[in-house]
Amino acid sequence: MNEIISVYRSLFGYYGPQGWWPLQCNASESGFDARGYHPGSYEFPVSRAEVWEILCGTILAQNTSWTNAEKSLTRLRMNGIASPEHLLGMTADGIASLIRPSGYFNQKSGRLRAFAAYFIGLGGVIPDRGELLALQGIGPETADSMLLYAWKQPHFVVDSYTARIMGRMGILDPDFSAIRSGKRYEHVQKIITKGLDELPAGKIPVFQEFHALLVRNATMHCASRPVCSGCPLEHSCEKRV
DNA sequence: AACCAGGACGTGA
DNA sequence: TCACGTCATGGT
Repeated sequence: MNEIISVYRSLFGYYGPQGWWPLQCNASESGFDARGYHPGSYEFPVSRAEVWEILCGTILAQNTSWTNAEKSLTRLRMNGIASPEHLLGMTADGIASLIRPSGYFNQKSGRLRAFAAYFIGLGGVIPDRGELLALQGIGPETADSMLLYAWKQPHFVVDSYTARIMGRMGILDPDFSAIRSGKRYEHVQKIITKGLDELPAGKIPVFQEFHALLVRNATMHCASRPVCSGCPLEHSCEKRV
């Protein structure tokens, strides 16, 4: 058992399944968490609306707390313009006024509207990574989030939390400020993907859970100011801070 | 009152 | 390639 898998097992054993990506359009149905999580269920998204909600969420959540991204999603839904077709019918300014809570609303509104047109044009076909990266406002993390959680493709999502946790543990280069620059993102992604490859289970659920678990642990313990006491990774961590 | 949050992009060196 | 500034709201 390699180090990557060891981290995964520790986190999963401690926190359990996270139920990503949360879908608020299902939040009120039985069997779902009040905020749209569905721990232990990996069949989602099923409908086109669910796929679109995730895609929308990945853009809105960029460098923003999920609670703020959720507020924008709710406002879009409550105003009946959550679908890509409805968004296309709006002006960028009209969209911007509704997605204010998730920040960068002037950037995100235009990019979201353009992405709605792109999504409609796809006609249900799953795009490849390079195609997504060519779009305005979609970088490596957002592209991989879309592919992994909306389209169930085996792309591991690397984020600043991943780099922070692995960096402090001594598994990765602790320089996590430049994870997205150059080829470092793909480098880290490759290391983790290769590590998880030894697992017997299917890739998709593991990729989905691992990223969600890293976010969870970064929130509860491995924050910018770490709270190492009680951290499920405490015993195997070098605690480089 | 700074600091951080489920980033991406443009710019100058 | 890189380091840095910009975009912006909301919670602690």
